[in-house]
Amino acid sequence: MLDPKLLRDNPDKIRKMLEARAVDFPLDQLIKIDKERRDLIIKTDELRKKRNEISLEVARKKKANGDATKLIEQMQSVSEELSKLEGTQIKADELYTKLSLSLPNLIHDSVPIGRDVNANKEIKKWEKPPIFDFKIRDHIELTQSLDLVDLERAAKVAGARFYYLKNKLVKLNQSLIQFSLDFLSDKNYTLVQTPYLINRSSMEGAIIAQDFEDVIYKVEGEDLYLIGTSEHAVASMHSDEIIDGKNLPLRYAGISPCFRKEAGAHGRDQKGIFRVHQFDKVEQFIFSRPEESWNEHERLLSLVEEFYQKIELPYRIMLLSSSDLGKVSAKTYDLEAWIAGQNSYREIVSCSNCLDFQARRLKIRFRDRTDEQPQYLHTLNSTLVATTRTMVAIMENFQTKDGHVAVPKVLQKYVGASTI
RNA sequence: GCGGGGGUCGCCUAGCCUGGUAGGGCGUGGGAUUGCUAAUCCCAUGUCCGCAAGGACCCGUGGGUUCGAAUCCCACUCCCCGCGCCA
Repeated sequence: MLDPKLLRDNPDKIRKMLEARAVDFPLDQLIKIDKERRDLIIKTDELRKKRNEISLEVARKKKANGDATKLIEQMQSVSEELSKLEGTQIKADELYTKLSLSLPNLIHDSVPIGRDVNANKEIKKWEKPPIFDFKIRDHIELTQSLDLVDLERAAKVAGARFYYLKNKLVKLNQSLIQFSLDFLSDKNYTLVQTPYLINRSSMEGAIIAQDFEDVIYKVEGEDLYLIGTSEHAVASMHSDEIIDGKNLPLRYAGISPCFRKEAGAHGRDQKGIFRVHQFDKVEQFIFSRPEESWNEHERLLSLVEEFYQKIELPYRIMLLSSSDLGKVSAKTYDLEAWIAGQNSYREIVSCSNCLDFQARRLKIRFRDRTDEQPQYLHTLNSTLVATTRTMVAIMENFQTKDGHVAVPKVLQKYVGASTI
């Protein structure tokens, strides 16, 4: 949600953002309904004022044992008129809320403007892709020959894009989680394992409603949705709260499985475990002072880089362009790891500054003194590790001539082995 | 799941029975007084509309009754206590 003042004072800024994102949005309708809504507030407020005044007089008359019949008649007609106006006001409010909740976030000046992913900008590269002196296998072949994943039975039991992890891959999965948690504890993050199902209003605080159908699983007959990432659950953790400024920034390491429908991804990454309906993830989530959020954003990225350097995966950092940017984010870096079997870099981390967009939806504010006006804080999120994709990268880049996989040094103590 | 108790403007609390301007304390900020500190006193401290003056709203949420609801009625929700069921 954007600051409603922008609608009145600087709608062109919003118009430019919509254009850059190539999003079709009825901005003029929103501006009109905002005006109507405020006019109705003024009118109903006046009627309420009148009602309050008469009500006071009734009370006074009654106390003095006087006759208040005429006043009460007056009240009746005022109340009647008011309830009519309130009806139209509620309708205007509903439309206003619906529209303003589907308006995407502003875009930071440093974000490249572009029509598609080709406008994304490479910021840096770390390490060269490995060179192999043998014919390499992709992770699908590796997981089959080493008996690490069972896709057929998962399809039978749950459907396409599900999987059974087996043997040492289970341990590698756990090792990534364990290593991430240790890594972030050392940086003084608060570890938090979240609910995996959350209600609609919490979900709406973190994502835009029209995206629900595409990405979110709903529990039938309940107001519950499976989280697509712990970001959703951590963001709403502090909803409707005023946070003491001296506690900021709040840095959380969220851990949870993630559930995603992946609708509209038919044909892409069809095989293997690169794109799946369920995976484990350790997520960084920051509640920050507005003036600190851009520093926090860079800090998130630097921790991500440190992490992937430790597990020795070659990667590059991309700055997403306006059309590829998520609707709630003002600026996003992706870390793309080298995937040897595909001979390309693929996204495994996404690192975003959402400014006050989520905070407004979730009513998360802060202040330094209790006599001070609370103000919205900024929220940021970044993957630390999404286990399935990182395991794909490890398997394909660390494979050996004899068809096995070397375990990255920092993970060996967790896996309890140096090869798989 | 059943029975009982509860949710009040950052925190604590009064008001609810008997409907008629939501009061007090703490904390925080500012001011007054005082040689300093302490104590005391005064003001401010929820949201929205409005350039402002001002006004409206706010007692877990949503309905209802009423001229008028924190207060009465209904539903839902969350917390606490007891019972039941249970990995």
